[in-house]
Amino acid sequence: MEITQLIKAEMVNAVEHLYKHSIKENDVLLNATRKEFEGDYTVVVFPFTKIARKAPPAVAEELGNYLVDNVELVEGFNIIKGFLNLSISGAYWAKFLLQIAAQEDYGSLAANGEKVVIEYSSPNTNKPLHLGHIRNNLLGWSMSKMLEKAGFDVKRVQIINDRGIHICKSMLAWKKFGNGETPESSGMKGDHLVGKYYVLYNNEEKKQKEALKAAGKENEEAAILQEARQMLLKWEENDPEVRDMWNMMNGWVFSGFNETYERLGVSFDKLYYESNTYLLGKNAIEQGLKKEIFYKKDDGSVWIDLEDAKLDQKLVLRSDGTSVYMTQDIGTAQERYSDYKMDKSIYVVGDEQDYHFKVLFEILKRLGESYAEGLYHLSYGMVELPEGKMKSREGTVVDADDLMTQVVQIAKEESLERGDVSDLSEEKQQEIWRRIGMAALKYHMIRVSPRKTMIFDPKESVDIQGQSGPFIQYSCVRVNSVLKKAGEWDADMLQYTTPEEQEKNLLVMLQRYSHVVEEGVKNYDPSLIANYAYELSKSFNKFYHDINILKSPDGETKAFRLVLTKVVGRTLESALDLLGIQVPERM
RNA sequence: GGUCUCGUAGCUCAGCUGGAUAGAGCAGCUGACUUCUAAUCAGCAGGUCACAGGUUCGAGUCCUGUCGGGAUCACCA
Repeated sequence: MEITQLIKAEMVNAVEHLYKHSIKENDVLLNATRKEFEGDYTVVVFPFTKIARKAPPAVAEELGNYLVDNVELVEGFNIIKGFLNLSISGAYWAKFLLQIAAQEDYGSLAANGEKVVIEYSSPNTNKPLHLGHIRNNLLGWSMSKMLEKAGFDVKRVQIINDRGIHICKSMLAWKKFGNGETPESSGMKGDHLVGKYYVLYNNEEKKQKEALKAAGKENEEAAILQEARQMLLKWEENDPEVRDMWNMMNGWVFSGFNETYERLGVSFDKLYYESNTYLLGKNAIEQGLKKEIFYKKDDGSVWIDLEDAKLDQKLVLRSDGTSVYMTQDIGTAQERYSDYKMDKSIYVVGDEQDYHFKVLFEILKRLGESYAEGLYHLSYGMVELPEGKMKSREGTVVDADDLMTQVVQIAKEESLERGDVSDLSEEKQQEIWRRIGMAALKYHMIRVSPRKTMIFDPKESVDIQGQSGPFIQYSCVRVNSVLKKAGEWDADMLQYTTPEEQEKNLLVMLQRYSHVVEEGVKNYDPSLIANYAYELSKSFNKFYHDINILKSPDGETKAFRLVLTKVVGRTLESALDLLGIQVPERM
């Protein structure tokens, strides 16, 4: 049993024995003891003073005595006000370390038989991925890795918004101004090329609007916008010419996206295309009408009244019988369930759609969908720049590809300055720089709680000092370096029963790992892993600095420290893997 | 206007179901490389946890209100 669980269970016994009162394990608040006090774990005794009807120090004294007398691993205690600080025996720590060292996959939970589908990224096909998508992708990826670690069967999907007026705008501009330009002829990545025409379109529309305004016709629609609408109609009518162009340009975009995803290190099990799913959902509306969950207005439009759930009246089908966004999402949810029969379904989507998902989930619940209870919107805040919001009109949108190139470039420059890896082949160096740069970027983004709007300062994102991805990578590299130098050892680490503060700190931290994974999953929050990894890394760096592992006084001590080092390294790598970060060979 | 959400050090962020003197990093200042990699470590300085009430033995954390930022409330997606 784990140490914290064990102490909690014994606390239940202690309270039962001393005060004839039954409590639950969860009533026991157990923390790691703060640095400035002696001890390893601290029990907060205030909650038991009422039961015992005694002052806090007296209760702590009685509980402390009971634990020392009855629990082998509790070696001693001290009391400060209402806090009972317990000291754990050195022999137990050694046993604990040996035990987790034997678990290659320490922190993983057994398969729980539950299936979860996680949707993330979900881009439009009219422009390349930007900073906001990076946050989305990293959160989605990390969440999916955490779920796997926690024993879920995970399927990663994205829905690609490949149809609609925005695509037609890019297509139209390309047709008008492109002169047959292709990714090959221009040397541009496909998504960027299509994005270029989206910008051209917008410029043209703006120009036409201004001309109309100057002519006193500001209420008139720009001619190019009318053309785009016509193109959408043709698309819907399966016009061969429009469809061919659409297929071709989408193909460019997809291959561009794939390249970006690969660099980011994310992948998907299945892609849904809006062009296939946009007509879904109408059956559900029929069903809902029959069940009187929806109602029809005189003009033929269909609505749902959600006012009793503190939401509004929402349209689910237009008066002309066509779908709206909500209709589609109802349909895709059903399709997804028929594809996967999942227990949980997570949508990683920005917080501007909070309301939409509340409504969607409420509707699915009312439709009586069996999976409705397992739906979750992993909502995250917008990414802003130090100067404020990104605005495509002002050209301040940070492009995903550019950003990745930039962080790797900076990692390279820093590395060259240090010269630590200059003896390696060019190829190996490139890989090291890539890992370091990407670690800086990823860590910088994931460390912030998803819900919060975050300020992204490009200068800080390539920071490799202090709380950063490279900081943690560096610890791992040190671990590997020490282990390599140590070679084989056969001394009995269990003989080492007088761990130093720095060592106990690490053991307490290691003990927490599986709980952190659980909490991360429960709260849908990868930032918990990021912060944990940093703390563990920091504790290790201090240990490494203060204690020379290879020059330990005797074989047993050295064995203990090497095992500790190994387990810390393994745990750090595991945590980094949950964040999508790889450890470089050297740095 | 209704609803949701955020407000913690100069800046960027932590703070687990309420628990000890609110913590990190960056920026600033000061020390530590002949040592298992200094992309590191140690120290100094930096706070009315937006504000006001309330619940509690105890509130940054829970409740109410106020102020400030953001989002959203389309027969757009």
